Amino acid sequence: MQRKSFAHMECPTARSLEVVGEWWSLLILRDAMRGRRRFEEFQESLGIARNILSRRLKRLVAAGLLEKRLYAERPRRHEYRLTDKSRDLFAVLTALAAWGNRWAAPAKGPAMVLIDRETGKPIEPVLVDRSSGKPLHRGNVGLAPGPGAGPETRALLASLKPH
Amino acid sequence: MQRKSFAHMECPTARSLEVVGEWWSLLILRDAMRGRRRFEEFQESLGIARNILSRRLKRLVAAGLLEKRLYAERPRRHEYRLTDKSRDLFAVLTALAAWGNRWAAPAKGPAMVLIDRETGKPIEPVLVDRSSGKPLHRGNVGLAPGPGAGPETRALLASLKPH
DNA sequence: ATCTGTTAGTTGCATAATGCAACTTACTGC
DNA sequence: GCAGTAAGTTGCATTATGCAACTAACAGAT
Repeated sequence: MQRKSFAHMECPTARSLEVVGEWWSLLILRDAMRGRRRFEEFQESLGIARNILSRRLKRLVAAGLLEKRLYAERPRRHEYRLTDKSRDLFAVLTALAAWGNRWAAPAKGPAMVLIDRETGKPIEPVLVDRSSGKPLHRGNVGLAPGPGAGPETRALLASLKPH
Repeated sequence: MQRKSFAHMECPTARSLEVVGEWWSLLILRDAMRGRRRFEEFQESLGIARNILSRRLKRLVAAGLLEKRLYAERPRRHEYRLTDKSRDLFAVLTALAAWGNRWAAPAKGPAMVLIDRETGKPIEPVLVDRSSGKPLHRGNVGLAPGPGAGPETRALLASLKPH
């Protein structure tokens, strides 16, 4: 049987994971964020099997997360570049890295730390609301039905009790 | 062959994905964030196969992301609760949901929108540095070797040119 | 005491998904 | 003509995932 798809779900988290939730996909995008572009670069850097890399790149291109472009005519050479859509995943990847450093670092401590490029000082990413600047946490963020909410989603959201 | 593990990698993103990057894992945690606790609740809500749910819950418990506890002696009933470690994934899940609404929403628009619980108004999550409040983006965030950096990581970080 | 229902799984079997290594194609440079 | 590089593809083996049916342990009704 095929792996179950999340595409039909209305939840935005599920819909995101449908595209970037496969094994390797986010790591490929992380590599792309670090400036990697070519097939062989990704392959060496990740140690991913070539056929899987090939498949993932195709999916990511199809999903609009990478753009495949020819950068040399003879010999034909391709590269994969970030799009606005994938660049916008920066917050997700950074939050994930920060979490990893807090909770999944090796015994000796984190191998890489996030720093401010200008000051060189370590940074601590926090999620806030853009307009109010309020830090977001489980207690103050809620979910409401949006324009595309079906009856099922409405029922779900209505049933969610505050924790 | 076994699926390749990310556990030996030093990159914090890879180490995070090792724990939460499997198919379904983040959705289970999202459900837990919404207050779900019991096996049957997760199963119904997600439509996940029961054997897979069983395996995922075990892994998440082993990784310290869920705590299994007995909440009724006769009949014996268990529940799975968030831990500090998994509660701290809130920023990741919220950033992912926000991204999904921006880039992967259904044609009619997002089915669920994030709101401020107190004001009821929609929120727009942004990642900032805690102390400076500066918004973080690809241009101003860098990586530096941390205390646990091996020679390979040092070499990698040294080779990263600014984009 | 038996029947029905609930909760939390486990087991068996079929079909994807992943990994590895070797092969291919299209070039360049020596 | 031969080695080398970039970007894949193919074949085959092993996992992972999905589905449905089954189990265990109990509760409440008949």
